[in-house]
Amino acid sequence: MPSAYEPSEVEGKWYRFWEERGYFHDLPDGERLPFSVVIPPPNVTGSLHMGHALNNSLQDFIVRRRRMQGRATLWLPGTDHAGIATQNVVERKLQEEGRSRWEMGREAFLREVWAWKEKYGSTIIEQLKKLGCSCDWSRLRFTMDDEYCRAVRRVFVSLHEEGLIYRGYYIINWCPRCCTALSDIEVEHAEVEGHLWHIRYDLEDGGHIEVATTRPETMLGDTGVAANPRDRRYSHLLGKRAVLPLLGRPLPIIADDFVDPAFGTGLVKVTPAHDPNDFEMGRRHGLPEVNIFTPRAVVNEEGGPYRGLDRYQAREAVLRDLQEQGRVVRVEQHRHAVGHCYRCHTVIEPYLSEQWFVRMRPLAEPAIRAVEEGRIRFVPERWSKVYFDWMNNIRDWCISRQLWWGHRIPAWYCRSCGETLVSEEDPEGCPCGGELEQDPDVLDTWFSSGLWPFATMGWPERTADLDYFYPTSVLVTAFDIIFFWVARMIMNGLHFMGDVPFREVFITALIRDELGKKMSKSSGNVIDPLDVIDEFGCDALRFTLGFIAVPGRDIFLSRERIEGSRHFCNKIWNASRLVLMNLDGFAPPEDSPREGLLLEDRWILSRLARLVEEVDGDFEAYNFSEACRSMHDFFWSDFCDWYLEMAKARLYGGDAAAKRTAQGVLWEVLETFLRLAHPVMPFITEEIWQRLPHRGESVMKAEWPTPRSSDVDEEAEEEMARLQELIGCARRIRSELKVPPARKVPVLLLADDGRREEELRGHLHHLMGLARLSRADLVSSVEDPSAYARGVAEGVEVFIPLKAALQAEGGFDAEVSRLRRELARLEEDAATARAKLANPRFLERAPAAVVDKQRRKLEDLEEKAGKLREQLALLEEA
RNA sequence: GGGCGUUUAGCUCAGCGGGAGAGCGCUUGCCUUACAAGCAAGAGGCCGUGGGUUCAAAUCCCGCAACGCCCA
Repeated sequence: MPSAYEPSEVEGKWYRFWEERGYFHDLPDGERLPFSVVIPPPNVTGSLHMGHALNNSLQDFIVRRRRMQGRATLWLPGTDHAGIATQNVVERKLQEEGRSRWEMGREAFLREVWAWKEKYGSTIIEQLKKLGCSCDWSRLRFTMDDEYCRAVRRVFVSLHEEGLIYRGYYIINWCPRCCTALSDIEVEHAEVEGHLWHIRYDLEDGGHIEVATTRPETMLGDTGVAANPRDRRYSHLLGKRAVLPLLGRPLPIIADDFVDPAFGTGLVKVTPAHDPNDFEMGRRHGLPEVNIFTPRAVVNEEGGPYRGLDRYQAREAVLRDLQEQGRVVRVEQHRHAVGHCYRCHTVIEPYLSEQWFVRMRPLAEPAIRAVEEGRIRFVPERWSKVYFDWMNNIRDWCISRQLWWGHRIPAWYCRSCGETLVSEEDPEGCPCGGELEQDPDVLDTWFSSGLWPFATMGWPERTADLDYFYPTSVLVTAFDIIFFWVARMIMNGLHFMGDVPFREVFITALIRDELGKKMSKSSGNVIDPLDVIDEFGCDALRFTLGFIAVPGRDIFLSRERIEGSRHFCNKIWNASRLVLMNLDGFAPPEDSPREGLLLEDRWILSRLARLVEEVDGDFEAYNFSEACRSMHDFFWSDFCDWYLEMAKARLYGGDAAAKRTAQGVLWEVLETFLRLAHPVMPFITEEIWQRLPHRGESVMKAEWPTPRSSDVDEEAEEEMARLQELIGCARRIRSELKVPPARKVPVLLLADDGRREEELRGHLHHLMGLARLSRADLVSSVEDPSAYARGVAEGVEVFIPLKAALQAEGGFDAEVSRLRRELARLEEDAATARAKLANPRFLERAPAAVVDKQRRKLEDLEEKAGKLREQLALLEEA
């Protein structure tokens, strides 16, 4: 067995082992409780980033534990066709080849995308395997599988029949680069420094007015001017008409509550086709809707002389001409929020066009209630507030996209009679006999991913999987898709399945880099999980992610941190090596005997029982950080630093029975720890578990540990704490007097009373071993204390002869200053305790146990301080 | 403008009513037959700020500040 853990040599091997044996696959089983999770489907063109790594590691922690607990477990994997993102990727590739989708046409382009999907679509799946994910790959789904498409159509048709889907001309968010509509939440708002231009419009019958605007170019589409009806300044103008500069179009002056009298001049130009608020106003007042832009945001024929300019050139030209006419009265700096496409970051254009919409209110109400009533629980809880805020202010959802890649809208228009047909099956022709043409648009990707928890299990068929595994147990995702995805799955689940899609939503942290920035390719700060796996090993990555994943807080990731986890893996490896090297002739017993146990055995078993209890509770509460912390501390400090060191005496000693006992405890603690750590660190635990004597095929199929509460042993823990303090005391003297570790020194121990002396008798061999002593003698008095370095522990004094300890001249002074520092520390603590006990209200009101504890603490501190003071006096005399 | 989060050791973060913790970094001494990816010891904190509740506050409540995020 090599002396360093080599992840690359074990990871692939065990993953294949698990997969080949079908461990990831479970069927509905009436004898067992189900546990199911659907993966948040990554984009089919994507590759694994740290966010995926975190999210999927956490799911794997959850799923592996449940499987070990004996649940019939389903972790259903899959990918999302990701309309805009995928189409953009393929279009970019075509562009590089000097081709375009427009010249090749829809059919050919879609063939191209499918080819791309076949080629690269499994990349991220393979990467999830590298991460150790125990998904049931036999159930891999894709949002454009035939069965899935049927589910999408069923939902569209049925919402349409219910009147919840409609089509109409409205102002929507338009990305002029992607050339498609977007929903409101696909627009990202960013504050930008802009200008507010005050522009003079003439009135038809003489005089003029001033309007303020941040987008002067849109005036080409103005069809009115508005003031607030309560604004006296302008009441005399209502009903009159202004004249649009540059184009000469007459503009009625209207009154509308929407206008804020305090903004700008209190008069606004109304551009119904290019501003959502103006659109509403325009509809209220019956104003014409003049669209001045082509889909690429270039001025069209409505813009007269400005035709052919893009929106920014048009702004320059319009301002220049207005200035020439002396119409730009004033320019102010003005900060305002501008919408950007969440896929390509192009500035969004509010754009009037005919689109399909979902009426959300009726779907939202049951979904709000499901969370209110606790049928779905958000973890951490505060995310439910984010959910409620959005759901309570929900607006209709624009679902049509002017793309080719996606679920084509199942609506057909008759060329003869103009009738619209919406149908699950492709219709043969219009009942009127006319020729049908299918709507060219596709559905928003989120429309289809919103069906994920049940469409992946075979809906609308009534399948055994749906019966057994739906609703799923928990959804693990990041907060940024609560609106996009989580909310919509809840609405769809309730509407189409009659039940929630999942019982809990665990919202994970967002990963940031060392500087706190969101990791992104453009800022070049990404840590690639696959690089990390190659360099440090998969388990090191997973442990790090678990360790830093505190619920409800963004997390920072650095290579140093992952390196620390690799060290932990190596520690586990080497401790196991020590155990394995000393397990000769040992076979695991049927039960766990509790005979012939020494203090250290009782202690480590007690600590183990507590660990199991804690870790299980932390898993239950999704508190993986705490679980990892506990496992780390237990293994490194308790098991390696203390237990293994103490067990060596029996392993290397000649007493066969004693060795047998130590082997039993070593095996039990290590084997239990491996099972406990397996969900987080699947590979190293399997590798070691297989080398260890074991029963069963795989640690993955072994039983999840349950705490043996009878092992909790307060007495052993207290006695062990005293022994640890004593060893620490002796080590501190050695270290501060600069005694080299190789030099063994003798020690005298002076116990406070017979009972403590008796206890110490059993500790001597550990003290000698762990503090590197040549001998340790219990004495009833010390003749010349000034010849010793002196330390105090609970109930015992430690004397190390100065002549044995000191090697240099300055050693004596070192001892004096060591004592002074020690004494100062004790006195400080004693003062705190004394102050508390001097407070009558503390004695009166604090629980007796707390008061008592303070008393004992003070006594202990005073006693220790007294001894040190005495020693200091002796040394200073000498 | 509304809401949420964060503020603890040099750095990154736990702890969230009764003795200030970890990892990394730093100092000192060590290849002590599992591990130098290691061992032992140490230095280093008015727990952002001002009030309040309490016998007791890093921890609970209110205000303020700085930073970050979401929504409009």
